[in-house]
Amino acid sequence: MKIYNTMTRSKEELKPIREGEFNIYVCGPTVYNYFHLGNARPFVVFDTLRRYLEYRGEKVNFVQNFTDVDDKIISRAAEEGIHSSELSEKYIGEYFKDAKSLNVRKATHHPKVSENIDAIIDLVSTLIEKGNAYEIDGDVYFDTDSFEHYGKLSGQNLDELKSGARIGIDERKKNPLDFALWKKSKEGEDLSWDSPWGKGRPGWHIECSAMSRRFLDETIDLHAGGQDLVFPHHENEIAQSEAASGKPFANYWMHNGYITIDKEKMSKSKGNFFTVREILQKYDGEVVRLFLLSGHYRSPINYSDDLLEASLSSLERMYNAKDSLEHLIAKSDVPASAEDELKLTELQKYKDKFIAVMDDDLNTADAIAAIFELISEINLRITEGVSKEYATGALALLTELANVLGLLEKEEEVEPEGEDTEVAALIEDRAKARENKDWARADEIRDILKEKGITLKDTPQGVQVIKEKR
RNA sequence: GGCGCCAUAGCCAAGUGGUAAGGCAGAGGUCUGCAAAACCUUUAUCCCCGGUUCAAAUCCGAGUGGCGCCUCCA
Repeated sequence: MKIYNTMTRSKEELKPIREGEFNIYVCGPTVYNYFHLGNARPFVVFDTLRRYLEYRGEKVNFVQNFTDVDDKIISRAAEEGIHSSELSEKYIGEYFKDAKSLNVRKATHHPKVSENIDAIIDLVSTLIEKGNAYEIDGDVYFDTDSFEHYGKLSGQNLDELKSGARIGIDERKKNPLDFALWKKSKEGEDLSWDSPWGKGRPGWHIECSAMSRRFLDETIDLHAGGQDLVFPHHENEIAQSEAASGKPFANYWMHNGYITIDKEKMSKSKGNFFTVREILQKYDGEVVRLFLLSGHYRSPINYSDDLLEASLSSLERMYNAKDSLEHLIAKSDVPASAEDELKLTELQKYKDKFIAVMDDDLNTADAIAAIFELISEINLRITEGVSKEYATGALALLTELANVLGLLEKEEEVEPEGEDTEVAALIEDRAKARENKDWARADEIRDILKEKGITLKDTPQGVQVIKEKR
C-alpha cells in the first residue's frame, strides 16, 4: 500500500524493513484526564491502519505509550490531593474503557514512562557522551546545533526557527531551541528518580525515543501521531534518536488532521473540546468511529451534533443490511441455485475496490463508500429474493470489510432462539392478533418489546426479531 | 516573518487530465393493516479570474476566503 510520508511530503509505497512485519509506534495520551475527540482520532485512525495491515496478512508490532510523567499530571494530582501515580493509573484505566467503546484494540505494548526510566537515563547518557547534550545544574538539554538535520521533518531550518521563536529564553541554554531531556526535581513534585545528574524526571520528548527503541528497534518502520506533534515533538525525537544511534529513527511518518469545532482546532488549551466519555453518553462508540473515519485521515473534520446524527443514520443502514441477511439465513425459503455462486462472485468487485482505496493512503471515506455500494447491491438482491446460501456469503463479505474498519462489531442478536419464553409468547400473541386483525393489540405488543430493546419488523419471510445486547 | 493545508450539491465527503463515488437530509412513488426496513425516481459542472491542453474539479499563475504549526497540545 501507499501512504503519505510527512518526511518526504509525498505518497510512497509502504515497505517494511523485514518482509511481512511492521514496527509501528504511535504517540499515546498524557493521562491526566479523559481523552477528547481530537485525541481519539489518531487512536482510531492508526488502529484502522493496523487492522488493515493485518487483514492483508502482515504482522504488526504496535506500540502506543502512556505519558504518566508530566507537569500537568503532577499539578492536577496536587489539586486533587492524590499522588501523581494514582491519578495516571486512574486515567489509564479510563483510556481502556473509552478505547474499547471505540473498538480500538489494545496495542502489542502500552509502555509507561515511569517504567522505562532506566532506558531514558541510558539514552540521555549516550547523548551527553556523544556531545549532543549538556548538563546544567541538574538539568540536561539537547544541543540542537549539534544535530545537522534538525528541522528536516517539519521543513524548518534552525535560523528561521530561532527568529520566530516565541519560547521564553532560558539564558543558561546554548540555543533557545534546545529542549530538556532531564529536568531537575522541584519542590513538592512527587515524581522523581535518581540519575547521574541528581534527582529528577525525564523531559517529554525523550520518552518516545527510549521506548520506541526498547520495544521495537533503533530504526522502526512507521511513527505516527497527530499533526500537532510534527513540531517540536517528532522533530525532537528524530534529533535524539538519530544523534544517539547514527541510524534513521523511522522510515515513514504519518500524521492525522485535527478535529475542529466551528473550524477551530479542538484542544485542551482552548477548552473547546468534548471528551469521548461525554459523547458516548449520547452516541454508541461505533457511531463516533464511523464519524472519525468518514473523511480522509489527513483532512480536518468539523465536529457537530448534526454530523454525528448523520453518522448514526449511516451506521443504521449498515446494521439493517446485516440484520436482514441474518434473518434470511434463518428464515429464507428461496432454494439455493446455481446462480448464487455467480452472484456472490460478482460482489467481490466491492472488495477489490475496498482494497484498492485502502491501499491508496488509507482512504477510509472511499472504503466506506465501497461498503455502501456493496450494501445497495445486497439490498437489491434481497428484494428479488435470496437463498440462505447467498445471504450467508453476502453477510460474510459485509462483515469482513466492515470489521477492517472496526465497524459492525456491536453485539446484537437476530432471531434469538426461544431462550426467553415470555418474549416468545408475546411474539406468538402478536401473530395471532394480526391474524385476527386486532391491530391495536399487535402494535401494543410491538411497543412492549421495543421497551425491552427488542425490535420487530414484519417481512415477507415472517417477523424479524432483533435484540440489542449493549 | 518562516513553513504548510483547505475551498466539490441543503449538510458531510471521495475523486489529481477525459466530461462529477458514497452517506445524511428533502421531494414523489412502490411494498405494508400500520410501523420499520428496503426498492424506484429526483437534487452539482466543482470559490473567482487568466493560462496550458484536443480535453481540467483535477496542471500553472494571480486573487478571495478559511485553517494550522513555529509555545503545552492528538
